[in-house]
Amino acid sequence: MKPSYYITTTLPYVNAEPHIGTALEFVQADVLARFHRLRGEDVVFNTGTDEHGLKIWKQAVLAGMDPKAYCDQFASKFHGLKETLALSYTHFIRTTDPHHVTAAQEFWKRCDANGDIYKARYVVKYCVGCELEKTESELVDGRCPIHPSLEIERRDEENYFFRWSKYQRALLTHYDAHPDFVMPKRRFHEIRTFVEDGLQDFSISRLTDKMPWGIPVPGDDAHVMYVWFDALVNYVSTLGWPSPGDFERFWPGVQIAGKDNLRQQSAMWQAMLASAGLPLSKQIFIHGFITADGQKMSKSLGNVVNPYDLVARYGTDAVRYFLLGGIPSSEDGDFSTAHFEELYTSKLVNGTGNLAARVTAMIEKFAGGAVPEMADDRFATPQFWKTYTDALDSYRFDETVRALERYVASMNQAIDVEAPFKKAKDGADVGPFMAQLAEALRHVGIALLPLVPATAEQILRQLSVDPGSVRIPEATAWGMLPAGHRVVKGDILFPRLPS
RNA sequence: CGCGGGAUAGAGCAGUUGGCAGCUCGCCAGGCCCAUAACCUGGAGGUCGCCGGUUCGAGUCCGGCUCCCGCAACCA
Repeated sequence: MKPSYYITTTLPYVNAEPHIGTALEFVQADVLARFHRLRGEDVVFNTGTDEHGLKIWKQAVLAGMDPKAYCDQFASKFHGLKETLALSYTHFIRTTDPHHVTAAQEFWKRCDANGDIYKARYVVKYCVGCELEKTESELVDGRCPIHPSLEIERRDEENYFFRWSKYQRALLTHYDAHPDFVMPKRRFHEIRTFVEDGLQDFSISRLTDKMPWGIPVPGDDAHVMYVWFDALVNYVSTLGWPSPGDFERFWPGVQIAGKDNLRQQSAMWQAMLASAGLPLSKQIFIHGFITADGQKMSKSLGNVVNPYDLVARYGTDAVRYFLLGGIPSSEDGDFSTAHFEELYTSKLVNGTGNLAARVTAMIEKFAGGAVPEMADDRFATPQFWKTYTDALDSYRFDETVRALERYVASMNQAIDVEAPFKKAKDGADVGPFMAQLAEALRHVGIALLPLVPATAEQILRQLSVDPGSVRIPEATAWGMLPAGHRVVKGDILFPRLPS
């Protein structure tokens, strides 16, 4: 049986337009999914939408819509990213899916059976003007910023709580036994310190008569689950849990999440798994945020970067390339049109795109459009693959891209040193060098497959290589391109931007 | 003493275990003419936020300080 690999994104809350940060997480996950498929693994790649909770319910009521119907319009918006960003996810779960609902209830029952759920009084701060609960962080000087003339009321209600505190020791033990549990390292230290400082049980239900849009708590119709509890369960419900099958085959899996999700994913969810008697996640990768022109993206500033707009303007692969190579993979990064266009022109138009045209054109001109007899590797190709693979295995997508850029640069350099266009005029044999270039371009094409799949396939087809037949590591050996393979100069890969 | 991040060439950034300060863009000067006016070579440009310490040697380690930015758990 093939090895299995499971990667999942967090589920974006459906009540928002997809923005470039969502796209970053999706693309990073997609690269891993594609890379592991190339390695011959059976891959489950999960994403979806988180659809319960107060905000959705409130907005649906305002729009005079049924909450589910309201979610439907948004869910399709996120689903549309699949084509726009060339995502290869295999599972798209919505937390309103019937199976997820029953799975979340089963999960609750297991935690309850383990003695980890109890009822307690829960004090909320409530703004009568908004008719909404408010958190401390939403208040300004203890007052609702929207209704500053009204006093915030304190309201008591009975809620269910999850015994998070009970798992402090278990979490720390697990962290210590798995020093790569959370990547990068500094996030791991951050969560470890947080757990070490002590955990407070958290509320996991809401009163149905105040907010009915949630999964009913098993055996108590007066409550629905707090959206966090329900949403986290998606990582296993999507695999069919509690049925064994795919769950046993693919869980535990790799999770990818933003820095705002560090606690929920690597401490809350892990304690929940332990409580339900399930294995903890395999690894969690935390990425940063993308700012726009140096500022945090927000609706009020009007600087939200929409991935659909970017793709419409620059193309899918250009956007993917920027997300992977244009910003630090695990730190905050900045988006600006100038930065994006600089990268596009210097690396895609002048770099990879031009190189592919250069090499294929030369082989047509100087080698009759066919690969000559193969010659030795002059590009340190094995070292390139090692850097490339190590970088991907440690979620350094930016380093992966840089390795590729260096490889491309070394090819341009070699062309200049070798000057085959001169030698050909002098009647010298440039065949061996043409073979080296064709072969090196094949490696570029393969390495691009997980990153910018459409471009990669175009390059490989120009070399008459079937992209579907590529397997790693077999295909990374030097000299796999057979002599006589037809080479055709194709269309321009990346058109120059209008100046 | 709430948690975390940042401060490196004009701009944007890399610098893994301490060992001659790098990359991209831009600028200047050459080369080449196969390629998407692309490519290659060389050059100018930095007291690596400030102060002190460890060391033969610190952007990198330790202590202190200044400034900027996120987050602060029941914001989904």
